[in-house]
Amino acid sequence: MTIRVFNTISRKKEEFVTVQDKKVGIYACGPTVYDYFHIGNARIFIVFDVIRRYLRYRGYDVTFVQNFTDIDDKMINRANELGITVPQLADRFIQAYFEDVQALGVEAADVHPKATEHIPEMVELIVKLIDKGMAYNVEGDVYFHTPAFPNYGELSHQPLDDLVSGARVDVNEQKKHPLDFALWKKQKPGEPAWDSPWGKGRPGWHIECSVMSTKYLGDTLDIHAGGPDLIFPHHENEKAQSEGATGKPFAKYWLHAGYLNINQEKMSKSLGNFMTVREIRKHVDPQVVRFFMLSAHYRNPINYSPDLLQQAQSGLERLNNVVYNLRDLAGKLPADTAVPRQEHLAQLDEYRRRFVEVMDDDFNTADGLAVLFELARDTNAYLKNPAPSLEVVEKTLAFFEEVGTILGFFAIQEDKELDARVDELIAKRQQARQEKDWALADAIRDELNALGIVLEDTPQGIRWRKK
RNA sequence: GGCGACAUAGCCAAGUGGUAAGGCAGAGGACUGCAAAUCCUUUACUCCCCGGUUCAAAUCCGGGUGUCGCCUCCA
Repeated sequence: MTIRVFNTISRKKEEFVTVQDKKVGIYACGPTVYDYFHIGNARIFIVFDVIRRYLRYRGYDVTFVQNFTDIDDKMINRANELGITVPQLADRFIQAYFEDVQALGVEAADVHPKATEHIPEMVELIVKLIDKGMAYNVEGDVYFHTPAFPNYGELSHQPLDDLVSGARVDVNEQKKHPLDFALWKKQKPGEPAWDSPWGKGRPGWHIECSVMSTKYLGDTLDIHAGGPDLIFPHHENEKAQSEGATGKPFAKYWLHAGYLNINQEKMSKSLGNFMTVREIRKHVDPQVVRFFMLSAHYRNPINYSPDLLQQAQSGLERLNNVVYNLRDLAGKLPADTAVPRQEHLAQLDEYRRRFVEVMDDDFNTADGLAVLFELARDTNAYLKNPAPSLEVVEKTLAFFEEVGTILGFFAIQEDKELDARVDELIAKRQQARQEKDWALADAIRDELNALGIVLEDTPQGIRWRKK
């Protein structure tokens, strides 16, 4: 079985073949750390986190690199607004990034390079491009000359001329071509700057990714990922720079997710219609946000609304419930004797096969979740059996946990203090119930409910879970 | 102007040639001291519209309508 991925550059699903056998290098464009990220950004982080985890699950040795852009106009402006330095600003929002992303269940990258820590390599690359006649220096500003790269426009499927005719007015008269873009920007008064052969200045946006990706992953990346609005100009420019310098393909597969919309409109910082994860997670379980993102195919646009999040929450609870139930039973059931169970175990293998099959097809998490819902229904029905098999319970649970490592769900959260308190109250309620003191029993149940604890009576005894 | 995506039940959403997955919400039933959870049944004679190809199309082709996006910083 092979994995198929949709490649932006060919606009087709292609068979996934890595540069080196069983190894995958992924570079994902990360955030500019001048603010909290919004849920549109979160979609990207979550989607590529799952893709990374899935490839690992399928036996690949995955190296995942995601940068932090910690120097650019936005960084400088925001630092000035807040009256702090650019590095201070970066530190603050890098920390916030890790907090928010962890809540969403997104793993840290293997490498999180920062632009400011790779300036010498960027200078080196720019020198190389100038030597090759693909870039030029105009009084301290260095530009990439787009016509010097024949395949320019290949990724965004726009010939250079079309890009020019559709382009909005560019007033920069230093450029030889309207689409030439900055590799190095001359220092303006008061701005952070680094030394270079062209004088003090700072790197342009695109060059950092060309440098940091190839430094950690080699000249040809297996996967270059990012948001759809990066296709042009960011990724087009990265590609031109990198291929212009190395003469080798920059990335085998370009993966871009769909937009996250709000009121049917793209959510973006510049439109001001965004909601930060920082804010949302005050009111909504971030796991729900994650589930919401995975409930549609990653390349389709999805619309955000509180109502949709509510729907997602109900769905996730259903899956969480079955996992809770399995864990509960796994600790209570006696060892199997002669319980027939082969049929159920075979069924489990079939569910696994289907899950892998749909995920292999361009990471169809929506279909993957559908498989889990079907298994959940089957499992719940099976658990009605007065004497379920421990082996079936354990193996089903193991399967949910197995896919949980891919999707980022079903992790165990322990809280011993809470456990003890809840157990105590449950014991009291059981006492009341035996005495048929329904009023007291219900009062205790309400008390637990206020603590966010839901009680469930089962044939195997009382079970509880967090809401 | 150029390029592209999408349009499937009340809502969300898979499905790219073989006769409509899954979830949420709703209704009815079972279970329960009452609940909760769960299970069963039920909700698209049909996939935006009009043509065409085909034995067969939600799926392919042509045309139309609508929504959104990229061509500028943005994930």
